[in-house]
Amino acid sequence: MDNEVIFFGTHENKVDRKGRVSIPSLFRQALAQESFQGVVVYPALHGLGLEGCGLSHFQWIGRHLDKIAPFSRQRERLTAQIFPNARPLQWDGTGRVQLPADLMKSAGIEDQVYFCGMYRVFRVLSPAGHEAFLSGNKVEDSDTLDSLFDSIEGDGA
Amino acid sequence: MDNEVIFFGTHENKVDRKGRVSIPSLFRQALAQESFQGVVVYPALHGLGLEGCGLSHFQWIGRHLDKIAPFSRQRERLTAQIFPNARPLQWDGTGRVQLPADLMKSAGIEDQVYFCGMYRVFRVLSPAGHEAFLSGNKVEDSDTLDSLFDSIEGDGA
DNA sequence: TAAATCTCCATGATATCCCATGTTCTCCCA
DNA sequence: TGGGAGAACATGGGATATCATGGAGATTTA
Repeated sequence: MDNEVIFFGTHENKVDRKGRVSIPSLFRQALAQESFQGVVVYPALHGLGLEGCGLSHFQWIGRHLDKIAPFSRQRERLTAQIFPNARPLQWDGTGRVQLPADLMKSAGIEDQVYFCGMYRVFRVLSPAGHEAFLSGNKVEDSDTLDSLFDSIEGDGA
Repeated sequence: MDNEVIFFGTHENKVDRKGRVSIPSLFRQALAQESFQGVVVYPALHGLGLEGCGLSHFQWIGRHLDKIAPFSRQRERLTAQIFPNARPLQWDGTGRVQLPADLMKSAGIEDQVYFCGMYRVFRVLSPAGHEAFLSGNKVEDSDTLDSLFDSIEGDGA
């Protein structure tokens, strides 16, 4: 699979007074072969800023929900966590999207954002959120780091 | 499947004195390729406001009922919960539907509604209902959130 | 005939498109 | 290796289209 979507790097961009932001060119390239030329953005579940991904990855999340009984309370709660605050944002000819005001507010974003590539998704953070994100995920001692990496299974083959 | 119907976001709209509401443009776009240009609306099963979806998803709900024995009490009760109060509402040239008075009354809707995208369906709520919806689905600690997600099976691949 | 419904048009707010600019990066050739 | 031309990118602003909403008039229903 060589056309797999992966987000790399950290990119600092400006939000103009209309609420527009350029999606980093690298991210757009990663999403080039998606049918929907844009990103899906939603408040990050672990509480810092926004998270974004391509539509197909978002649909993959949805297919997990499809495994839950249609009218169950559990399904409703999970769905309510994500969808009412998620928005598909199509970029324009210059690669910009319009950030919805409510999402900007919930993430404390004003005129500057950091895009952090996070494999299949990316974070959209205010400068303060970016700081907190970095320190919150910092691993102090190398033993903890080792145990984190040990939790990943090998290929087995 | 890239043209799958998914409802995103929360949209606040007004109900005019004739009982007309604009279906949010995003929702209409999601339903663009459906043969019936409108929505099916019925009282939400978990008791808050109304729920709506495209006709094809409503038919999919019906197919779930088909799995239940034809003359069973269970089938009758479930069917009675949904169909007698469900209405297909076709939108007009400006994207508005007429909300039936009885449905409005049952949901406590007067002159303002919130449309909450909920993946394959959406909620239609009064301001008070929206508040209750938010607090009722709020997940306080991230451990609970994790356990909700953990209950979904992974891909296995 | 009265009430309800539908169709059509007008309007303000908002989002989208389009073009212009400066900066950075890349590439090519001396 | 260095420098210059050209492309790609992020960004700004004005023009244009879209959307939600209100109301008038026509059509239907009871």
